[in-house]
Amino acid sequence: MTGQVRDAVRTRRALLDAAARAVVVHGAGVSLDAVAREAGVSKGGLMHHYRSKDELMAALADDLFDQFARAVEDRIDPADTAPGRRLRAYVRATFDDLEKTQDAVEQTTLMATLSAFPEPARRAQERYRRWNRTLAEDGVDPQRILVVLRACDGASIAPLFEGPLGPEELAGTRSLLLALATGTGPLVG
Amino acid sequence: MTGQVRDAVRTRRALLDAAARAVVVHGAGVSLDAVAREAGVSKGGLMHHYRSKDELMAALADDLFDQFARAVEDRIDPADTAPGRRLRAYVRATFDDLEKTQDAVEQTTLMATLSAFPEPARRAQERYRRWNRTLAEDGVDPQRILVVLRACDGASIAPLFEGPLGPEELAGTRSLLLALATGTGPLVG
DNA sequence: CGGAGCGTACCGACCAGACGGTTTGTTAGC
DNA sequence: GCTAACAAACCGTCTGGTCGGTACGCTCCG
Repeated sequence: MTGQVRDAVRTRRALLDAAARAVVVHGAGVSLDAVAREAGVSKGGLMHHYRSKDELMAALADDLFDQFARAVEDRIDPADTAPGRRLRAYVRATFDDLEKTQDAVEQTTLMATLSAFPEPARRAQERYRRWNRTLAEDGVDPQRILVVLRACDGASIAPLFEGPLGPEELAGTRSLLLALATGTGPLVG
Repeated sequence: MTGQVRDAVRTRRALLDAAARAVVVHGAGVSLDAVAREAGVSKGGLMHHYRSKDELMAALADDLFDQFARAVEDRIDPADTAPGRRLRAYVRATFDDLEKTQDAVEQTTLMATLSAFPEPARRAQERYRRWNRTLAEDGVDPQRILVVLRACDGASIAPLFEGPLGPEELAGTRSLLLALATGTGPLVG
């Protein structure tokens, strides 16, 4: 049944979505009350599903990472068998996110804020290391990977400091990074 | 006199340093008490110099930006007259900071945390826009500037998510970015 | 079929402590 | 002696977390 009054899965989903919105608005100082209210749940209900604020934030972080990982997998071109196909998918996923102008700033704010909590920060490290390993097994020159990854990260946080990026700037950087992610040899001067 | 008991300049310096340390340890939730204690000053003393938490954080952010700006200026090679000399100085300043391993993670944590406060966030935007303008007047292809800047930003926040970066990785990325910052033409595939 | 029993989902009042900021008081230096 | 630099006690508010209780929905037995 979909119309159930009690539905743990649905409630948890609502709580995560509400938490995301509330964190963007109120910053790291969000109150659990605010999150619960935003989700249309009592604070007791929230505490039933997430036993502490840290646990809620950790769950939120995991959710975001999962979404991004799925986005990358979705963007692997099946016709593309050349080395670096996963790295290129990573670039596409990054910039597709950035092009949803509204979301971009919020997403970034969200991640930056989350990194202020201990458990989310730890999980972020774990995920990043995993990406490093995964992408390294893709046949591209390590230097290229590094630059492309750093530039992706930089582009991701840029909205936080500079506001939304212009579409032409995004498109330019995107194609440039895709090009960098395509060659196999080292790139020098 | 240097041995004065009352010295506003010295006290403010101590407060900013203490705030930096305290923010790194306690995150965005630092209490003013903690900062004051760390600085060896009473809370009243703190409030005398900075009338609110936001004001303290803004001052801290300004301090960091000023330091970085000075670091860039210091690293402009006087013998280097080719286009992009300031961009290369920017790269050097970024990676010199990153190589002080201890500081790197803390510095990044600090910036990320600060960006959670309204006033510091606004000032960060202002500074970044200024850098964009300044570096654009340096004769390098805009695309190159963008990639190099993004990669610098990315490298700066990487420690936050991945822990300290290895020296060989840093050296590699650094020289690669310096190379990218040297050519004047557009770089394609 | 039905209703008793039970576990999970959820509610809402409550508390202890902490925090930002104010106020009032004290002392150093010009 | 007057002002700026501090100190210290204080206050109202808010927050994370707890707890006792309620309502829903399933299951299993008769």
